[in-house]
Amino acid sequence: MIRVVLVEDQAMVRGALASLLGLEPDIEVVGEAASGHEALRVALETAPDVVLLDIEMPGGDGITAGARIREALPDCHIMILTTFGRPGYLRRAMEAGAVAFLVKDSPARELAAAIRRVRDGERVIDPGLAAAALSAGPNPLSPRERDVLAAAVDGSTVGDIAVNLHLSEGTVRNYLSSAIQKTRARNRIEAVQRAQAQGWL
Amino acid sequence: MIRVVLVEDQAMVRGALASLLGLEPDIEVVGEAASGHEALRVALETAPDVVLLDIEMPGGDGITAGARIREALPDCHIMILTTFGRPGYLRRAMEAGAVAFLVKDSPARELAAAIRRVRDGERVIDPGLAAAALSAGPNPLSPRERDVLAAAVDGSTVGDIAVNLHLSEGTVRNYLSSAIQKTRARNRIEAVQRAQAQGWL
DNA sequence: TGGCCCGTCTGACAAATGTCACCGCCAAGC
DNA sequence: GCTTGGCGGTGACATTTGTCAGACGGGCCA
Repeated sequence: MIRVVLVEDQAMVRGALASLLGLEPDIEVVGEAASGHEALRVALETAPDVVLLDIEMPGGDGITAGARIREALPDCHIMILTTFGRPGYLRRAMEAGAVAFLVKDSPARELAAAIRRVRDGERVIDPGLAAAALSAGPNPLSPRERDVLAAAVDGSTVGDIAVNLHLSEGTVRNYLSSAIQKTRARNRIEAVQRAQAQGWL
Repeated sequence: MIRVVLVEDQAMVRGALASLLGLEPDIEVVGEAASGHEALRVALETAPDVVLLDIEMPGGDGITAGARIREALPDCHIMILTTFGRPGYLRRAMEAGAVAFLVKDSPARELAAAIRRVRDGERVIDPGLAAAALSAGPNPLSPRERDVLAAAVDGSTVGDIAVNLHLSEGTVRNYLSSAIQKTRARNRIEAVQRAQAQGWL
């Protein structure tokens, strides 16, 4: 039996995935969690073979949760199952020690197959996504540019961002300007969207 | 047997929901679709008792698809199952003739229960969401304001929007300004976010 | 019929944003 | 040692964005 912990914030999707895996004779869902923090606790309690993690979740994202779990349980395999196949997500997931990266667009039967391949020591990554991640290159934003751009996602003005980050307004404008150029955007809105699409924030 | 058609763009979620409903002895999934257009075709082919529709999908959103299905098959019950419980979505879904509105945050076992209640002629709506939809009031944006704001979501400049909608730049700015005020936002970015959160676009 | 509200549309003006050139500081790398 | 690059900052400038006052027309209703 492959013992699996399921981490996904949407309860109905989590339950549905559990029933999907319940159909497999050699797979057993031994725990469920709805956030990154909860995931670590449940993983420590159950010591599963595999943890299947969503990325976007309130209360700790799946990638950092995966890294923590791997630290505590080195034999546990980390798999990512996410809506968005963003190159930056894939890169960060790999750096965090994940061995599989699946998107929810793929057919349902691939989930069990991927779990078995991971159990056998293989890595499972969508080839097209891997190519995109490699061709896109690493995150070109400097840490500070990333901070400023991340502070701009909710529509804050330059003044707000300057106060929050303890910077001068001119500096904020400079960082935004260079972030706009690095993302090849026309303005900060497009810059935010492109950076998010690449998984750079 | 309650005959159900499942409409959801993410194949893995769709398959998982199918297996979840497959556990129920009195429910049968007789068709699946990945887009609004496909949904209509499958519904006409199978003439189900219930169609379960996601909203955000590439290729025709679930609400308008639901309206079309209801036109063609008046006895078919339209249920909405969506990630985002946005007041505007609920309102539009009700106007389109839906009899249930579920969010994916709710527990998995509620899905089958809701389907049975719909079969029995009941309506199923999250009480908190219904209150939010009523208290939020109707969409305050005029059709043209909505158009312009929708054209601004991708970071287009005023000039681009003006060309696309055959307006003068001043007019576009004016619509954006009034949309900003109606959404109580500080700038167009916030206006877009608030309008989306309310389901006004 | 006249007045009134609402939505649509426009140009003018002020404020915010984006760009550029440039300064000093510090840490890492050759 | 020197260079390079990220970081924080300044000031000036052009462009874009947001606001305002106002024009026009269609319903609505007294």
